[in-house]
Formats: sequence, C-alpha cells, structure tokens
Amino acid sequence: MGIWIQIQPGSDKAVYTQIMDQIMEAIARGQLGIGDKLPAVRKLAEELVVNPNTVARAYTLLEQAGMVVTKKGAGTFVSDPKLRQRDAADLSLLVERMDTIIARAMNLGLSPNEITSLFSERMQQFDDTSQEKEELL
Amino acid sequence: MGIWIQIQPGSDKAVYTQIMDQIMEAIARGQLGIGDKLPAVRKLAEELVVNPNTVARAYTLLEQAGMVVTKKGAGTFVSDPKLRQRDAADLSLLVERMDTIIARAMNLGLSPNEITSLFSERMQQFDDTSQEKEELL
Amino acid sequence: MGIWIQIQPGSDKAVYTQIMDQIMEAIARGQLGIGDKLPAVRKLAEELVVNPNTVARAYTLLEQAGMVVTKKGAGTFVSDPKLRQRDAADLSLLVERMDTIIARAMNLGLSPNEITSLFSERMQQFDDTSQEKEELL
Amino acid sequence: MGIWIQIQPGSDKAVYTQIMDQIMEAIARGQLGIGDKLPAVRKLAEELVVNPNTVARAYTLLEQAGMVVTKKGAGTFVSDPKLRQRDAADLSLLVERMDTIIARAMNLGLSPNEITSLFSERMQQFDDTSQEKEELL
DNA sequence: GTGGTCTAGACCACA
DNA sequence: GTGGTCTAGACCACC
Repeated sequence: MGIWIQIQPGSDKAVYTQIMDQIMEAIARGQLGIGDKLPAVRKLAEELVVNPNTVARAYTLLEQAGMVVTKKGAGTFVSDPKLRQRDAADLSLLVERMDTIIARAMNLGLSPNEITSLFSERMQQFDDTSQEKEELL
Repeated sequence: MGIWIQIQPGSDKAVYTQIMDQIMEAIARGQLGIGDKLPAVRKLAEELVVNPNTVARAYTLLEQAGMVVTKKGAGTFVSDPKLRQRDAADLSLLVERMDTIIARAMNLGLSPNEITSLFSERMQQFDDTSQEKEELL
Repeated sequence: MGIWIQIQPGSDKAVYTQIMDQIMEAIARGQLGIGDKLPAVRKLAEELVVNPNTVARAYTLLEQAGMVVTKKGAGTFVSDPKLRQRDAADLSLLVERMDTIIARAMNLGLSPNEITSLFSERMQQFDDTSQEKEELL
Repeated sequence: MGIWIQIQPGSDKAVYTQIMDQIMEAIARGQLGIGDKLPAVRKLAEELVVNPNTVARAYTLLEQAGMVVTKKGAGTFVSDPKLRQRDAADLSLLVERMDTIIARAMNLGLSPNEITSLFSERMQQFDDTSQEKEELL
C-alpha cells in the first residue's frame, strides 16, 4: 500500500494535525488494522515532503491519544482498541465539536434534515459492515 | 439578556474563535434572532476579561462570514439568513470536519449507532430551542 | 525570584525531562503557586543555555499533564489543582515507580527501616505545613 | 519457576530496562535468592519474544551493578549481597528519584498522608515476601 | 533501521 | 512579547 496521506500546504490546519487526522480516519475506516505498522518517520516525511520532526510529532500525539504504540527501534504500530480507554474529557470535547459543527451547518443555511442526511452519508464511509455487505453480494 | 459566552482559558481554541463559535451557536439555536444587537465590543471585552481587539476580531470575522452586519455608530446586528450565501468551499470544509469528528468518535470506541444517536441528540438541542422561538411568534 | 532550575548536561535524564521534573517539584513544594506565571520559553531557554524548543517541549508536556495552562499570547501559568483530574493510569504508574525504587533501594543494601526513614525525610521537604510551622515560631 | 517477567511494548521504559527492573524486584522480594540461576539469555529472549542482545544487555548491566555474577559456561547467578557495594552516587540518585516521585504524587492530588500510606503499602509487599522466604528456612 | 533528543533559526498567530 | 509551527540537520539509544 502506498501513501494515502495528502498534505494541503495552504490549509489552516497544521501539517502535523493533517497527518494525525488522516491516520485516525484510516484507522477508523479499517484501512489500517490492529498491529499494522505505520510508515517510518523519515520515509513518510520524505514522501510528504515535510520535515521528519513534523511527522514524528504527529506520531507522538497519536501515541498519547492511545491510537498507536511505539516500539523503540522497531517502529510505530496501530494499537488494540481494547487497550484504549475512553476518557470523559474526550467525550465532552467530542460533543462540543459536534455542537460547533452543527451550528456552522445551520448558519450555512442547511436545514436540520439536510444536516442529518449529510452526516449519515459521511457515517457510511466508516461503517465496518460495508465491507461485510460486499462479501455477501 | 446578559452575556452567555464562556471563555475557557486552557482550551486549544483561540479566544476569538471561542467567541465566534458561541455566537454562531446562539444564532443557530435561535437565542439570537435576526436583527438582534450583539453586545458592544468594549462591554463584552470587559465582561469576558479579554482584550477588546480580540472581541473585535471575532465580530469582524463573523461579518465576513455574513453572520452579522455592522452599522457604524449603531452596533453589530445579526443578519438576515437570506443574505448569507452558501459557498461550495464552506460545504466541503463542513464535510471534512464531519469526517474528522466521526473518525475521532469511532477511535474513541463508540459504535456507529452510538455516534449516530449522539449526533441526533445534539441536533435536537438546536431544533428544540428554535421551535420554542417559533412558537412564541 | 530568579531561576531555580539546574540542568545537568551529563545526566541520563533528557533535558526537557529535567525541566519538567524540577517545575513539578517547585509546584509540589509551593514555590510556584496557583496562577503563577512560568518564565517565558525564550527567556528560560536563554538562562539555561538550551534551545527554546526544548523548553517549549517541557511546557507542552506539563500542559498535557494538566499542571499548567497556556494562554496564547500571554504565557504559561500554574493551573488550579482542583481542575486536575486524577487518572487511574497515573496512579498505577506511580505505584510501579515506587516498586522499582524500593527494589533498587533494597538491592543497594538498605534495610526496610532505612528506606522508610529516608522516604519520610524526603517527604518533609514537600510538607505544606512546614511553612505554617515557621510562621508559628 | 517459570518466567515471571512481563514486557509492556507500549511502555516508555526500554525493554532491557524492564527486564532489569523486574529482576531487581524479584531479588528484593526474595523470589530470587542468593545463588539462584537466572534463565539462559537465549531461552528468556525466546519466551519474551525479544532480541537476545536485549536480554544480554540487561544481564550485563545487572552484573555491572553487582546484582548477579556470570560464570562462563554455567550461566548467570544472583550474587551475595555482601559483595555488593553501596555507592554514594547510587544513594544520591535514589534520593533524586524519591523527590521526583513524591512531587508527581502530590501533583496528582494525593495528600502527604495518602502518599506515605501508599508507600508503606508498597514496602510491605517486599517485607512480606522476604519474610515468607525466611520462614521457610 | 527505528524513533528520541537537541540545536539553530525562521515565520506566524495571538493578545 | 507570547507561544505555536516548521525546517534543516545532527547525534544518540534501542533493537
């Protein structure tokens, strides 16, 4: 598998945040499974044309978030979700972000129905069972 | 109505962003209606104990987003939604944020059903309050 | 108050860890009180003759640990202990470190009594009431 | 006795340090007595699924610390405590670690009493197991 | 070969 | 003036 990460240099998101978010999405979508090895820091940095420190920072933050584990001298690997602990602070932050996003959507002129269906549409991308369904066809 | 805005000093959000987001939420919930006057910059700055420039920045960005209009010498007022224009860039940004939030939620260990119901729950808070306002008319 | 932090270049502890630990000790001893401002990153870096990034790293980790809060554009301040949340993982890590230290002490040939009295001796340094006692004299 | 050592891949401790610390704890608790033979390097490495060099490194450092002696062709054995020499540097390092741990405990919100009782509790685990061993003699 | 640490120095966002 | 981000490049610890 090549590199799926795309950096948008002009984005308001910090580069290390873009890397973090895209890896988190890949994990959520199952594109990266438990125990899978992330690209080496230097290698990914070279491919994204960013500084190795920037990639390392993303990896460090992902580790602090419990998403990956780093084995010294070996590399960085996707962690077991069972070992991740759900924090109350994380949940409240999530709710806060949902509220912010909903408010922006409504102020953009979207109706509640439009927002809900848009959200459902995006959810389906992450639906684990979507793969299973395909197998059943 | 007094000041409902709460600044969290330790947040990763910039202060001016916190102000913007909370005003947008208030508008989305109908707590601030069309034509309602926002607090004066200096007064709000004083109550929030922040620099007036910070409040002014939030107001300026809200105006650029079409959420409010500033009438010189009179103050800042919530604009008519009909005048706000939905931008394609805004929509793609919205989708991007939804994806990010969904990924984080799933990585937090929430099931798709839990995420969907959590989102619906947050949506209703916006529905409920706006309905109350409509009922009063 | 000047700078109380001392960096030992030849230590096996990383420089940023030395900074973190000494600030934590200063807070625990009450030398740094709630709301007190830490030295500016660049200023402290200059005094310790280390790179600003190294100091910034220490500050960032202290913030993640909930010890300090950073207000953008203003500085870094000692947080309110009431807002710090005690994590189960933190406690188990603490116990693990205690076990390690006790084992090393015993293997150094210290008797249980000697270890206990040594620990009590070090505890007194942190005793909040030591200041009060002085006032009573 | 089988292998009691547990490697935590995600720990911030290096693997060889984890091995060292756990062997030191076993000796301090009396689970490993004077003259007892440590597992062979290769066998332990196989069971822990780590590189034999890593285990060898731990053994070498333990020998340098005077905890074990290696007899060529025979294996590695727990040394006689009388032969271990208490170094002034070791003691000051111990004190430093105690201070660090106490500071972290207090910053975690534990009261001095709680810290002292927690420490006593951990101390007893070492007392208890060593007593049991003595009783068996 | 892997990640961790540190330096030197630049530019930006924020208040 | 404050911290945040990023780059370029070096050295080290670990496996």
